[in-house]
Amino acid sequence: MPYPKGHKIKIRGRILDSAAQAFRKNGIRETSLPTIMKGAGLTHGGFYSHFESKEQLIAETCSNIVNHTMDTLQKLMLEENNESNLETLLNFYLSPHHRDNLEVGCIIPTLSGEIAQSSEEIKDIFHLELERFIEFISDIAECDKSTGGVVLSIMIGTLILARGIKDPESSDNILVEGKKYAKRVLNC
Amino acid sequence: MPYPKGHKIKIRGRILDSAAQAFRKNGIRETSLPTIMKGAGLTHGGFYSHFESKEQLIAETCSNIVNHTMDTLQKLMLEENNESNLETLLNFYLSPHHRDNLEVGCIIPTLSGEIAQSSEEIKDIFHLELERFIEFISDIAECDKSTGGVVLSIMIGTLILARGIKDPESSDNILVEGKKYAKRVLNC
DNA sequence: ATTATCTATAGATCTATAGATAATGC
DNA sequence: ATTATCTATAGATCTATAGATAATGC
Repeated sequence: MPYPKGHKIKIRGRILDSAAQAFRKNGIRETSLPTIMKGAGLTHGGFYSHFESKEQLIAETCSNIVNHTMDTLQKLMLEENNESNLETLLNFYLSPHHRDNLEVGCIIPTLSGEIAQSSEEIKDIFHLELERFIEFISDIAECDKSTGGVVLSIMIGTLILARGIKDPESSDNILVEGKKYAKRVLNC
Repeated sequence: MPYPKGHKIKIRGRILDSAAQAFRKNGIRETSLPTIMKGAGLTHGGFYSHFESKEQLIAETCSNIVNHTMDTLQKLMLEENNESNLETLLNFYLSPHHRDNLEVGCIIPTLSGEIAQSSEEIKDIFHLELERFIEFISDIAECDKSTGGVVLSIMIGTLILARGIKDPESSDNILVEGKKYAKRVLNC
């Protein structure tokens, strides 16, 4: 067996990570395969030995990003601190850091628009991930899925608005207000 | 003077309208100039006698869409009915019709992601339009801009979520819940 | 006669592929 | 010896431009 065991799967992961960053920063269609492969330290010719098409890469990347966001939140909630899980969730999602770093953040505010204009296959995958995310939030907030949806709506809308407002003080204030009303929805 | 007076400015408007629809439906970068010109009943060669570049068209189109959304709302509010202006706003924005027709709806849920990945010029224009829209809402809801921002956040997030959920009943429910909580923010 | 639109095309870039080359374990 | 990556390129499509053609008011 040439090349170390697991070499290929490791490279595949690097391509997925590169795509995940580039998609969120510059958009899915704007990001070319050569750019993605360069981000993984490769040339573009080898792409098709890892993926069938750009479409397949997009589908996998979308799921990965949602998983990664939920993993990050899980880890934060396991850390020793005096916050409730809900506060940890809101403090992470509606933080200046999340607002200012598109490339490592939640997929919904950055790519939902582009996904809504994509193929049915991609939309179906996004739909499932969205439902998983609502359930995840409902668990954390100890509420029904309907209320969890309202909380997520506030999270998404607040982040988009904060990203669109340039004045740092106003933008920070939007994040704080969003947090306040998300808690109010849950009566806490 | 060849061609009727005002002919060119009328054609220019048709190009802008065609772009506005295509951008919201398929994305800004995904929409080519030939497609836009075809939508206006023209061939692509004439584009540059109306606009300096695609960038300039994008900038103008973004402003136009926000203006058009506010015009539509103004007209709806002037109509004879028994709703408050706030109810008219929310009933329009969080309606199944708005959810299902990207190409004629608000620019924020459809294009804010792509705009955040665009040039500084486009981002600056979007920023100004966003502030105008917040002021517009604050006037309607008779609240301060900070609270108006929260209402807009809920509107944006709710629409995005409703568009991502395929089951019609669940999606409708998200719209209803969003409306309810937007009103609760304003204590009415 | 004058202006707007159309045809044709240059140069760049994209996805996808084919075949050559490089990198490893046996 | 075998597998992964690289080089090179085909075919399509994009923005932008140049020059020919069509459409109107005088």
